[in-house]
Amino acid sequence: MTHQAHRLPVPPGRRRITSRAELEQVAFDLFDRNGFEHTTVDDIASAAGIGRRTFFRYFASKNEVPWGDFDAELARMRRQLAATPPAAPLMDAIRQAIVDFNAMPAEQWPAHRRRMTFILGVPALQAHSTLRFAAWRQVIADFAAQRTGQRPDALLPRTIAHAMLGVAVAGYEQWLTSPGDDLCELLDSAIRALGSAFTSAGTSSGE
Amino acid sequence: MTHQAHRLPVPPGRRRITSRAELEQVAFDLFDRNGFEHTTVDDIASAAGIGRRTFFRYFASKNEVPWGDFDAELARMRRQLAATPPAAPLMDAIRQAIVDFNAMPAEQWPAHRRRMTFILGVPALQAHSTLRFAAWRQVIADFAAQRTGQRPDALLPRTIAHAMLGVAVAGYEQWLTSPGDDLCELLDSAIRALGSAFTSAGTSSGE
DNA sequence: CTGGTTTATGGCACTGAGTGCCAGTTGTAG
DNA sequence: CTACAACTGGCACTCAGTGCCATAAACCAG
Repeated sequence: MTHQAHRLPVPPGRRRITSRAELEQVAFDLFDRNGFEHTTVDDIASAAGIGRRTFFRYFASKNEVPWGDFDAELARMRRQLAATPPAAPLMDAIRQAIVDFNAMPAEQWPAHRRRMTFILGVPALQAHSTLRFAAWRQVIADFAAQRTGQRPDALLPRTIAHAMLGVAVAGYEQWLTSPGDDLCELLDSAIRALGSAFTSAGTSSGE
Repeated sequence: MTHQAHRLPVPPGRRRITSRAELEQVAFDLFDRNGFEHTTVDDIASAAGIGRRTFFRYFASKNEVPWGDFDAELARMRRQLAATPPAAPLMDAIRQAIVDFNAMPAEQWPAHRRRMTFILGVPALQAHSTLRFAAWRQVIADFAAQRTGQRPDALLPRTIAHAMLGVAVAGYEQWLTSPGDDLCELLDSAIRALGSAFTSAGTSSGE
């Protein structure tokens, strides 16, 4: 008669022994200490007290570790774009969504910085990021397609998505090397600067 | 008395048994037949009649095979940018350089298309391309830096480089899926369309 | 021709990521 | 207790990439 708290189906089968977040913590500690490349999956599994084989049931690859729940983040960005007033100019809407998407409480900055330092700094992860960023681009492309009445795989939506990803990465790279700067301001000014570069004459500064 | 043709230093030591270009041919045939991922380095080495170990003296990794002499190509793009009249607006100069850089005789199109289909289509190569494209971006960033009087790692040059790479890749993706289109026209209109997207109002088409 | 030097070759053994298979474990429901 | 479902992790395997090193093929000087 334990009155089974409603909305807790309690699935059958053995419980998971750990979580992605927990493994990420263990792994990040090792990455910080020994570097990403000199940390083997065996090291992570041992430190977490699980089998090597089990690690690959939590992460499809070692490269996936720093990505957290990226899919959920993308869903958030998609919602932000969907909530954009239809009257706003396309690029303004995208810029605002990107800036909002990367806003977060100040106490999360160090952890986020560490995560992105790995993703954009370690060559193996930098390479792998391309595959993850494809989903990011798809979010932008879908929005641009809907706004321009084209298919998401048409040239314009695809181009805007690729370009905006590039600008965002540029902003992040700048953020990672300048501890004082605000990420959102960097992203905002990077996008605006690109727009200015297209209209301003030759040697003018974009800032 | 063979009159040793001048300008042929004749280096000492054993001659190379093959060349990158020759290995590339052998490898591409296997890739076409079995797919990139199902072709092992052993397969390539055997087909080329060399040892597996020797393969890695010609290519640092299997992922490098489709890239040909990319460094030489980049040097060419750098020269094209350097030869740009200083009066030309920055983005016009970059656009023109990118278009010129990707121009080639029609008989080279099929081979180039095949090469790029691998690089941008196979996930492992797509990921690896990020590392190669960093050098491409550096060429653009250096030019943008010189034109705007900023350092190459400043926000604006970096942003322009990242964005232009994105646009170029978008143009290539479009080209690979539409056999009839002209690559240079796609690249040109992609860059122009991005510029228009920044200035035109909301839902306007960029075409 | 011979020995010394230089460079390329490729075999061997090793690390490390990722995978298929499968027996064993831990939970549920009846 | 039985049936079932899901997670665990060991074992063996493939494949990319690397260090080491003996050998082969070129050159040059004597």
